[in-house]
Amino acid sequence: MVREAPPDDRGQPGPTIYEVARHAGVSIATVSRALRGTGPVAPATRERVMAAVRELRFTPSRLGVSLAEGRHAANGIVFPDLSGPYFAEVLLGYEEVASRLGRSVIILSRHTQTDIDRQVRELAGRVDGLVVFGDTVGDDLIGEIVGSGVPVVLLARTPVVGADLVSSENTRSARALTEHLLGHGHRDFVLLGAPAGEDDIGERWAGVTATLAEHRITAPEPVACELTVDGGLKAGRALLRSALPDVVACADDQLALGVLLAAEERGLSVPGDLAVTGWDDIMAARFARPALTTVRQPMRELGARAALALDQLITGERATARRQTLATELVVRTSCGTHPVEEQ
Amino acid sequence: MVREAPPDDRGQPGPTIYEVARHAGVSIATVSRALRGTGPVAPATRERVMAAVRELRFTPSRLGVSLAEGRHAANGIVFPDLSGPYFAEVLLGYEEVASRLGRSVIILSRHTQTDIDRQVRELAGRVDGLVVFGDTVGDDLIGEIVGSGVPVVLLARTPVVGADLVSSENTRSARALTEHLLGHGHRDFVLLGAPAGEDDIGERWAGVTATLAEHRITAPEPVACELTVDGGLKAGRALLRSALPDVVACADDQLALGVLLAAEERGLSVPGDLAVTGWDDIMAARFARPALTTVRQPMRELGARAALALDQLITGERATARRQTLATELVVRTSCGTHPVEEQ
DNA sequence: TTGTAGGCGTTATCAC
DNA sequence: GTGATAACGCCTACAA
Repeated sequence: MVREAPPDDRGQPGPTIYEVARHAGVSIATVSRALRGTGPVAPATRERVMAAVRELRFTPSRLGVSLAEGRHAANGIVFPDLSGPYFAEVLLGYEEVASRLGRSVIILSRHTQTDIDRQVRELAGRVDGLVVFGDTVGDDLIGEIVGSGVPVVLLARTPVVGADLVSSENTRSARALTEHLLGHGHRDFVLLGAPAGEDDIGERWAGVTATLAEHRITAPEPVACELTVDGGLKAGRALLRSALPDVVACADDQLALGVLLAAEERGLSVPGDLAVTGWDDIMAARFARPALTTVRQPMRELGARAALALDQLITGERATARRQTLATELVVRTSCGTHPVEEQ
Repeated sequence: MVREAPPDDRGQPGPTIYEVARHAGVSIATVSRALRGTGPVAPATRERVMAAVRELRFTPSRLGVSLAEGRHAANGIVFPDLSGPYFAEVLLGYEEVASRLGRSVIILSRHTQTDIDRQVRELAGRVDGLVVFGDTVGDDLIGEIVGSGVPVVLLARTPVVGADLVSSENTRSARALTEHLLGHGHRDFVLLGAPAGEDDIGERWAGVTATLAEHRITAPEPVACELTVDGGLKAGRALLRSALPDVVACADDQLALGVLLAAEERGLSVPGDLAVTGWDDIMAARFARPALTTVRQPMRELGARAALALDQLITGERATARRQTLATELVVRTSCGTHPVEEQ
């Protein structure tokens, strides 16, 4: 796995601070001071240094700087595989804030079940802090990383002591969604997409189940399936083969889109023959026909908050872990049922 | 911008190799050998070392390793701001391969026009190689980076000497798309989304223009607009206010989606009143109604190829820059016009 | 105002 | 088989 550098490669491509110093006829200490603005440097000297820097196109090696400063100026983020629009948006929100705070972002997507722990440990060793997104890393490893002194922010995941948590509200939105569906007269629910681990999908189903219970309806067990369009399509085919439910509530929009496809295949009308709902409000949800009723998550904001929280932990601005929950919003479109006003 | 580490932070959170050595009663050299499997270590010694490593939860500092090895084991990728599904997919394809090759991925999104050069230089100093995506970094800076010995792979961009190039085929697909639209009887084209710089959108319009010319039709100047759904919506509103064109060919799917929205606002039927086409084949293109006719780019494959090419350059497996073009595919759906078979 | 020297955490080359 | 020790590139007291 370790690749060799080409024979003539010295590792540091550009010039080093020593060459700049020699070029400017000063010591490396002076070069460093001139460049960072720390300590006094005579104007004339500074100018000579800057000239040498320009001429040599010198950029300090991040390795040297980090080693000396004792910080990486980089954060990591690990997120699930098969990452669709939802993860991408969160990632972008995260990167924007992190880079504004002067921190590079190292990403790690979980592809293999087996290797992820090693990769995450590796990653933890090259960053000042880590964001763990969803159900990617086990509690014990997270505890270990926190214990080793690397701040961790959890994103859309069950809490772990010592780590910050940023998530979006699930239960209340699930209740709102359920009430809305009940208002359409739907009684027979299918819950598609079982929580793989302990992530926040469980909270959604709990909210749905509780609300149904209040209406004396027993919610079914969630049906497990892969959280992709294809997963939804396959599950939808299986589901729609037998007696139709009133509504297929999906764990996310991609699933719902897949179910829409399955319904179309069978010549079923949505919402005429059955209702379908998603979660997240990804771009395709808005453009699908019927447009998906879903719950909007503040995706970029989730990422931004995580970056902010991590920064506080790293700088020591805040010492104790905190949990924050972002509001979500029920977005009623057409896939959930025909609305009274449009009924005749 | 530089944040201070908390007072008690030594930079390296975990234990160092010295503590492991002391713990195991050996020298650091032995610890290193035992850990990396380089050089001989007596079985008993190795076991003592491993025990100490486990007990102390030692992970070698990436900084130390990199400094000694003369490599970062990390690659960078810089991509445009406002990055939608297209960029996200490419990024994911890139990360997957890079991480399989044992390289971390550092991302940098271009938010500000002004600061990007400094950020890219910074980034170039902490990676073994760099991918530059689209129209984010100027030719001169790319040349400078290449000149400084950091391999660069360009993605969907005009070539630069010394840098690899991975892009997807534009001209031929543009011709195919145009021929198809002409086949529908469309003659009056609008080209929406002007190339911001010299990226590959220009190639697409060139293909369209050339094909139209062959049919003795003069193509209009491309209309500039922001490459987002919102940009398409606004441009679409302005466009559809006056006389309707036969077709609005858009530089990407997000734009086309926006135009669809604008048409809907004005009560216009697509493809009845006008045709609309996109480019990329993002998820929403498939689900939109009418479903978007577009050109599919192998997004994940683009990223994967870039990662592979960069690896070859870094390892020295290949010394000279190379250009590769990936095939695209015209995806005919319903937004381009009513098809003969469905006509009656 | 400037320079010297020690340290950051590894790896790898030598002797032993 | 094992242990000193010199890199690697930079920062920063401390001296001068």
